[in-house]
Amino acid sequence: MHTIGKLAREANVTTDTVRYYEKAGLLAPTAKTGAGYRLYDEEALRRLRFIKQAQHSGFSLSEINELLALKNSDEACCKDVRSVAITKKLQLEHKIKALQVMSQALTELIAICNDEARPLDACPILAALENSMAKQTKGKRNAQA
Amino acid sequence: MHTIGKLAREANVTTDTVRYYEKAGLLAPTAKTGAGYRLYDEEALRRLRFIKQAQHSGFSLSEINELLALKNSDEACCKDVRSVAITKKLQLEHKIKALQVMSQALTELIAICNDEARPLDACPILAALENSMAKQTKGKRNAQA
DNA sequence: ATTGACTCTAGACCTAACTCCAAGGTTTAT
DNA sequence: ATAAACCTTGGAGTTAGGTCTAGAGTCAAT
Repeated sequence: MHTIGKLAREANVTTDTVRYYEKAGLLAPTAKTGAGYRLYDEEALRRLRFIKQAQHSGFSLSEINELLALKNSDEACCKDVRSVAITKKLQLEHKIKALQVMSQALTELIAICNDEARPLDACPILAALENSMAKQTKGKRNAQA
Repeated sequence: MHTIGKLAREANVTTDTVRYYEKAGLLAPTAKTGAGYRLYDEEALRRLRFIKQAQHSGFSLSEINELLALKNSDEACCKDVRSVAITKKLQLEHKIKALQVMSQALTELIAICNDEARPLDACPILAALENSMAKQTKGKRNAQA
């Protein structure tokens, strides 16, 4: 069993963050000592790392909560888990595509612009930037948030 | 020339957001009327759309500012623009990879879990979730923020 | 038995990116 | 010429995700 400090160190976060996650309902201590010290097992550490990982991939804490909640639910069945997974995957795909368009645009620009001495007004990157990006926005004109 | 309201409508944001971007140095009005009304041209609209697009792809406003700033700088030359572009591309690639790992994990899980009636404790998704994700974290144990 | 490292709670504070509000001035339509 | 729909500034409030502080209790080592 780890104390909060050890857990935090192993997951490379602060103890404040761990307590914050607890408040947010993401990570409860496995046990408490008589003095009220939080204690965590390996499962908690894995959970904490999962949270950080998911967060790093663009999930918000409440989305992460959704995923983790399923795990703790006794009523949920495979079907529920599966449909959340599908929803999340679609969101991911969408985001990935947006990033890829952006990345591809940059790739092209970097390739074009090789003349180190060329002055700014002759830089093809800037001219191309908006055009390249604009492609993606096409057909979304009336999309509502 | 558009007034702020028209500009905002066309880009699907609020007028408050446009003014906020102005404060943040991202989007200055093209002109002002005698009464102090902001006026924007098509270029401003494209810029605003670009901001939203980039933001949607995970760039923060200050990162977007960096990109846009180059455009307005007279000292910058192609070389500078190019190196910012390369930096941004690397950041993008990194983020894309993280999302792809996540997405791939979900794909596998969705495929595995087809039994609608299976109870939760037999759901292979939950068992696999952390393992799949854990792959990505390997070798990063001591990475500092 | 006391020092130093650790933990507790409660609550204030922080940044990013808005969002809302008040109190007024302007433009347009009838 | 007056009401509706717009615009202005300034500043307060909001949400997410922490981060920091104060004041006090606990634990390990000397």
